[in-house]
Parts: sequence; structure tokens; C-alpha cells
Amino acid sequence: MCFVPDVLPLIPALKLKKTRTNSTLSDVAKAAGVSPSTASRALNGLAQKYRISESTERLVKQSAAQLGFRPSQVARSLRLQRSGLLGIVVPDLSNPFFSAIAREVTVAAGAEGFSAILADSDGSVEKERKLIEQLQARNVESLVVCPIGLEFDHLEEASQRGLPLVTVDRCQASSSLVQVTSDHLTGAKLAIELLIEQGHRRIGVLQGLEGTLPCELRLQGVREACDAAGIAFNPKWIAGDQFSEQSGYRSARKLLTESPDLTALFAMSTPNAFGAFRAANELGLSIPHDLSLLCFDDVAFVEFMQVPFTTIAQDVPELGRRAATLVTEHMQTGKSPRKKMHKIPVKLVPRASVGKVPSA
Amino acid sequence: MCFVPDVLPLIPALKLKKTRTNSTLSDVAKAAGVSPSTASRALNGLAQKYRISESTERLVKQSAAQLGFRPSQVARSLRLQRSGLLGIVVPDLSNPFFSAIAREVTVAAGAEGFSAILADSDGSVEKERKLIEQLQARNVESLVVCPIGLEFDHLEEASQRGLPLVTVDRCQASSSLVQVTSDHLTGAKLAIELLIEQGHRRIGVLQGLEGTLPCELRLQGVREACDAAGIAFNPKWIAGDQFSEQSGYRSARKLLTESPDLTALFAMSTPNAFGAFRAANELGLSIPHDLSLLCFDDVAFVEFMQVPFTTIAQDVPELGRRAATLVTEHMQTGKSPRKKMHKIPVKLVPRASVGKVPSA
DNA sequence: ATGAAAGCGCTAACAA
DNA sequence: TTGTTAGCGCTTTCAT
Repeated sequence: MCFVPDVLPLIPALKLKKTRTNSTLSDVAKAAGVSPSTASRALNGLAQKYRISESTERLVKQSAAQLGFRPSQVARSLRLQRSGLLGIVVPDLSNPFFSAIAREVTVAAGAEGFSAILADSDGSVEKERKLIEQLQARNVESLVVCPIGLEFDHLEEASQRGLPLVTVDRCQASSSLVQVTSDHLTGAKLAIELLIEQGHRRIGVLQGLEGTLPCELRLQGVREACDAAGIAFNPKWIAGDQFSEQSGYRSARKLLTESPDLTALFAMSTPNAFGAFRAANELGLSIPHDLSLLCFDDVAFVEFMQVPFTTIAQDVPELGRRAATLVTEHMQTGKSPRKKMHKIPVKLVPRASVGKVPSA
Repeated sequence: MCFVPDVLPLIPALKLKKTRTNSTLSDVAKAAGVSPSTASRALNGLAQKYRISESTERLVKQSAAQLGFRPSQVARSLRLQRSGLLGIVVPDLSNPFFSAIAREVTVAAGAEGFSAILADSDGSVEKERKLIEQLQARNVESLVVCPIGLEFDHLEEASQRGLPLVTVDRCQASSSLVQVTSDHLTGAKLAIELLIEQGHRRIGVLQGLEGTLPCELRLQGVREACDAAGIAFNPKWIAGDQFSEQSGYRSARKLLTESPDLTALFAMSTPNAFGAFRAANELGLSIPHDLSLLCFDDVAFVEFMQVPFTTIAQDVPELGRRAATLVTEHMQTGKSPRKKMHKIPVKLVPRASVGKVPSA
């Protein structure tokens, strides 16, 4: 069990600042010469229900406007036991993939009257745990998390407690969690099928964080596609350990050096592909002439690239939107969605980085 | 004055869900056989100060752990009159420039014990106003906003109320607001000086949202650099109305068509430059051979571009960090920073998109 | 048609 | 060394 002061190194208590700057409901009530309850009802559109006289209602609203009254959500939350807050946790907000998801969720949540607390786990499970704790302490009503993807106990636990929670992208195979992720298996198959169709037989794979579902499923897709085509796939052609540019670079260099007969590379992320591109350049291999390159994730502004990448494009906005819909529905209906695993279709976008196999 | 139900279409009151899932402080106190105050003190590390016996302290902490106690920040906020919340407003979270800023602020705030509520104004002043209202209603303790940049009254007002607030990027010339922005004037001068040095005399400018300070300062920089070099600058060479790709495309087409003798284009944003690049392509102009192109804002993965852009690079992380520092200091010291305008240096990054003037 | 009062969960005077 | 009490600002039951 976590420990309290640990969880929230919350701000030093400070001296209570007595500087009330906002007027309160009772100020409004006083100004209007009514009781706080009446003021509350008038301002919350319950005038009808409580048969508050029109004049009173107007009076209250006027006073509120005059005083610049802005109801305290904190007090409201405490009373109502609803914070109107939703938490988002991503591993890296500066990654366009995650910021796009964050954006969709934020906007969708806003449309339902929720505000989003955004947290960046910086790729660390430890931070992720802490953040999830913090967000729960802040009484978020639901959580959208793009997990690091290797440990899920803390997420399961939160979900078990009844907190509406959905994971996006790096999901888990066997889990009762509600999950939204792309159809990685099909995506990888499409990729490999294209390469095979172009005559490639020896295909290297630049993988991302090993053990994560996207990574595993894509590997499986690669194997299945090869099997289906009766092509032998050599496990030695797999390298890499992160979805990062560096990992792509290092593993591409490794593969291209150790197995110079590879004619194509399948990268699991755009950064991986960028790294591979750099490595290929350094090794004097031109794309797609000497080497074909294909990656998961689409990329913006391809048309300005030296060699536009052929990609398996994920529907990123849809990932975000779906996640938002799922949590809001959970909150509204009070029960967890039936369907746990939501697979979002991907599509192959052919561009210049894939060509026929050199010697063919 | 804004109106209440308008401001926060807060969640339908719902029936109070009685499903207490978290144990409360008094549960802990009861379990430990002490009073809530003692429990509170023990858990908040005030045992020393209040000379609480070690055994009691341990007992309380144990009970808390056993019950999985997680203190309600909502209640705490209400009592302490501090929410531990900071608001961030950006015009477009899917724009890497803004998501980078959001990230820096989030992280920096987190380090100080604050959580960040993120809001996306979607380029609309109206939404920006609403969001600022909402955030204030949520009792955020401070606000970092990347404004649309044409209207500031709502920001001024919030700031006047004593809310620590800093604006980033699209600032305002005459304003008491605390502002963090790049050194646009110098940046534009550097850009134009480079072009002039390369022999360019007729330089088109693709501007962003007119009336915003970055836009105006950059125009001024252009003029000053031309003046200094004794070169006539023709206002007809200015076009554009947004920091978007579309605006860049349209205005580049316009300029290149109406003034075919232009030999260089200075774009005010990366998207503007992308648009210009597309337009140039369509018009059969090759860069930098027929036309030089230079833009504000650096861009990721330039090395993979057909023609890597020469840019005036902003120090985006620093913009975010500085903003975060300023608001946290304001909160801690209780007084607004002395220095209002914070100019962050930029630097010229020469790459392939700028060349000598064709005929020279 | 309106008010009084209780209480959401917590902290901090003030008492003991 | 610990407990009692009041109250942060709001909503809502119950009373009138």
C-alpha cells in the first residue's frame, strides 16, 4: 500500500490565505436578500422545480452577475461527490502520437462538461504509478491512460475499485481492462504482404519496447504473413528495444551489418524508421533502391520528405475519441462497457520508401 | 459578466452516489482509536510538532495503509483554500509547438506538487474565454496561457484579480501581463540579413495571424533589416493571415504569381513554409535554386526532408520552463514578478533551403 | 415559494 | 500528548 505523504507531496499548508477574492453563494444570497438555498436553486436552473418567483430568480441572478460570482467547484465537488475531472496519462506528451490522443480526449471530455488533468509519465512505470495515485486522490471520475505497457497491476486495481478506466495503445492481452488499440496484427500482415509482393524475402524487423502488446502482435503478424507465403522468417532479423529514433538507428545498423542480405526493413514506429533511414544513409544504402523501408504510424508532412515513407497508418484521433466515449459512457451509465477490447482499423498507405527487391 | 450555468454546464447533479469507495480520515481515526485531528496530524508529518507519541503515529499510519486511505484532495482544497491545480490553455494541442510547451509546464508544475488542467481553445477566442472562466471556477492557483493573441481583456482581468498568470508566445505590446515570448524582432532581422547577404533583394513575407505581436514584430524586423541594408521593401510582398499550412500555400501562390520576380520567401511558421514549399513545387520552382525559403520555428527531423529548411529556431522548452517558473514563483512569494516581458533568444539555423540569388 | 440546518472530508484554533 | 469544535462553500432534505 502506498503511503500518504508520499503520494501527494502536497503543497506546504501555507497560512490560510484569508484573501477571499471571489464572492460566495451566501454573499449573493445576502445581496439579493434571500437564503443561500434559494440562491443556489435560482442559479442552478431549479427555479421551475421549486416554484421560485420570477422576480426572485431575476434578483438573484442580477446580484450574482454584479458580484462576479463564480461558484466554487471545489465546494461543489465535495458536496456532490463528483469532481467533474478526468485524468489522462501519457508516456510522452511531446510525441505527436500521444499529444493527438490527449487532444481528442481533452476536447471530447470538455464537451461533456469535464476538465482534463494531464500527466506525463515520462516513460517510467514508477512515475505512472505515482501519477495514477495522485489522480485518484484528486478524485478524478475517470482515467484514460496510455500505459508504458509492461505492468498493469495498478491499473487493474484502480479499475477494480470501480474507477472508469480505459487504456489506449499499449494494451494487454489477457486483462479485464477496457482497452482501445489499433489492429496491430492486421497492420503488420499488410506491411509484410506488401513487401513480399514486391519480391522481398529477407525482411528485418525493428521492434519497439519488447513485451508490449503492440510489439508482440506486430511480430506475430510478421510471422503469420511469412508463414502464409511459405517464407522462412529468421528471428535473427529482429532487433530493437524502444519505439525511439535511437533504438531504430542502432538496431538498423546492427541488422544491416550482420545480415547485409536483408532487402527490406519493417519499423514499428516512425522514430524507429527515422533511425533506420539515418543508418541506411550512413551505410551508403539508398531507399528504396538498395533497401525498402516501411513503418507503423503515419507521419505528418510526408510530401516534404526526401523519401516519403510507406506506412501502416493508425487512426489516432479515433483512438482518442473512442477512449473518451468509453469512459464517459461508463460514467453516465455507471457500468463498465461490455466490450473490453476495441480494435481500431489501420490502413496501408503506399508511398515511395518501398520498392521492388533490388535483384528481382 | 458571464453567467453561471453558462460558464460551467457542470454535470447534471445526478443522484448523490452514496457508494463511498474510499475510506475517510475519520475511518482511519476510528480504526486507530484516535481523534480525526490526531490522525490528520500523524499522516501529515506533524507528529513532531504536536509531540504525538511514536506508537500513536505508527498505529495511525498502519490503519491508513490497511484501509487504503487516500485523502480527498477536494476536501483538502476546500479547507486549505488551495487547489494545487494549475491551468494551461493552448490554441491547438496537436501542434508540436504547443504540446512541447504544455509538456514542459506540466512537468515543471508536477515537480512543485501541482497538477495541470489542460485545455484546448481550438484557435477560438470565445472558447478561450470560456475555458479561462472554467479554470478559475475550478480554483486553479495559476494559469499559463498561449493566447489566440488578439484580445487580452479577459486575461488582464484574471490577472488583476490576483491570479498568477503568464502568457506565452502571442503576447501583447502594451500590457501589464507577465509574458514569455521569443525574440521575434531579432529573429526576423537575422533571417532577412541572411537573405540579403545571399544577394536577395526582393523578399516575400508569408505572415501569420495579423495583429498578433509575433507577427507584427517579425514584420518590423523585416523592415528594419531592409532599411539597414538600404533596400526598399514593398508592402505588396506581404501576404497571409494564419500560421497554418493553407495560409502559407495560398499566400505563396499569390505572391509568386503576382510578383514573379521574388527570389526568396520568409515564412512566419513551419506550416506556412510547408504550404509555400507545396506552392513552389506546383509552380515548378525548385528550392533553393529558383527560390530561397526560410522560416520561423524549427522543425523536427529536418535531415529527412527533401530540402531541409533554414530556420529561426525558437527555444520552445525554455518558453515552457520559464513560464512555469514564473507562475510558481508568483504563487510562492505571493507577488507578481517584477520583470514583465521575458524575451527568449532565438537562433539562426542555416540549412539547404536558402541559397544565393539565382541570377547573381 | 422560501428558509434552516446538516453535512460532504478535511485542518487548525483552542482547550485540556 | 490528544480531543473538541468550527468552518471552508456548496446542495438538499425537511420544514414551513
